[in-house]
Amino acid sequence: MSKKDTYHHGDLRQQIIDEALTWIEGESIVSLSLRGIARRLGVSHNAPYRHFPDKESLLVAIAETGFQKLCRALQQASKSNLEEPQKRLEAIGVAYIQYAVANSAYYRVMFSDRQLICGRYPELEQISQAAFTVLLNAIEAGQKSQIFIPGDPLQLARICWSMTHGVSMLAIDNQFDLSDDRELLDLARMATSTVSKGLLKK
Amino acid sequence: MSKKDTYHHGDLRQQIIDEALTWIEGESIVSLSLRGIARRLGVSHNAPYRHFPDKESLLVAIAETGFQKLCRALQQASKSNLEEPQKRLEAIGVAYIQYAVANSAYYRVMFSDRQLICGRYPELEQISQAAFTVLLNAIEAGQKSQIFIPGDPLQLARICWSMTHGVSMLAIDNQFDLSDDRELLDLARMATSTVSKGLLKK
DNA sequence: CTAATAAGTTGTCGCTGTCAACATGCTGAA
DNA sequence: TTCAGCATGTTGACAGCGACAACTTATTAG
Repeated sequence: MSKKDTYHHGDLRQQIIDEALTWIEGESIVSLSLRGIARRLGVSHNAPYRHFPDKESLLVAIAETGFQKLCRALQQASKSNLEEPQKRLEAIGVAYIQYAVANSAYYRVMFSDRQLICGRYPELEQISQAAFTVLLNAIEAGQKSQIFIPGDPLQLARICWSMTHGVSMLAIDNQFDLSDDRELLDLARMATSTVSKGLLKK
Repeated sequence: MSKKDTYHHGDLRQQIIDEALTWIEGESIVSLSLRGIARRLGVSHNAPYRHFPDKESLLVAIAETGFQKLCRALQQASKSNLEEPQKRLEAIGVAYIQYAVANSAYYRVMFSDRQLICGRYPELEQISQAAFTVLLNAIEAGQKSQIFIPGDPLQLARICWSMTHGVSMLAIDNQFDLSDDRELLDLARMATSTVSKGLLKK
């Protein structure tokens, strides 16, 4: 719809982001190029630089949005089963995996070159920390209810995060030969319940 | 197969691989370049093409070796506690994570662009499948001993793999703020035991 | 000894990210 | 209304990259 009918574009910034996500979904993140995006959008090869200082900044912007959306999804899931910590934790885990799979381009950007980005983008760290905190809170609630095993809740949350991240990444990379979404949902449920069961007292 | 003979340079092929791993460890996998490797090794920019048809082939060769080494590490761990399926499974999990962290450059290559490589390198798929089979066998043994819950062992193995992969990747990317290797070992042990506990019957 | 061949080099191409300089159109203050 | 300033888009350039072709050199087989 909004190709460039005028010299000034209007929402080129958002279109660049959308096109990047489409690219990553269809091709790959390594083949993503600013010039390619510009070409697809019918603008000059340097137009993106009016909206992002460099390629990395575009990816960081995408990652930030991705974490915001993930954070909201987890918070939503975290509201359910407030009185049943185990079910609550499982709901968060399933929501995490479902988000990752349904937004694979976002998720890929969020966790690509994570060790490089480290430290240089405080806002990105803050929002990703916020997402993690949803998980941490659910763990602490379960410990307070004497349902989960005692111990450093941070460590337990890392374990939950590892499971959901592992399932998500391997699923996105097609490492499980799953036929349909139903099978993936089964896996997500089983994975999260396995961890939550392992965290139960006794 | 392997031309280890000293024609001109010595064993340039192996040196390229070693330099690539050093590069990935020190810099990143995205910044890796064949020309950069050649420069570091003091050869012309096209010398690597006498040993690898393209950049991807170098990465595939590294990934293959990485999976072979991982496979051996897992098989070694799998030999322990043959009569105690739970401990055996935990030993495999810990060995997996320790391998990934101790060989982070290998591990990164093994799981970068995994969805792209898909199908085009049968040997790579075969060896990665072999590594997974070690895990699968341990699960099936535990089910046969009536210790693990019944159900599709493939699905249970995927869950174990997801956990170890998640811990490994997040650890490599410095997502846990761990002070020392001791703390990582704690996390690895706790993560694998959480899963194995979740797989126990009753 | 010599010819074939494996291994390394040089040159080139198109692509990329990024910088600098320039062009254009929107907007707010006069 | 006008017009200056600024945000936005364009053109041109440069170095680095992967990859191909053509050439050179060293090693080994016969």
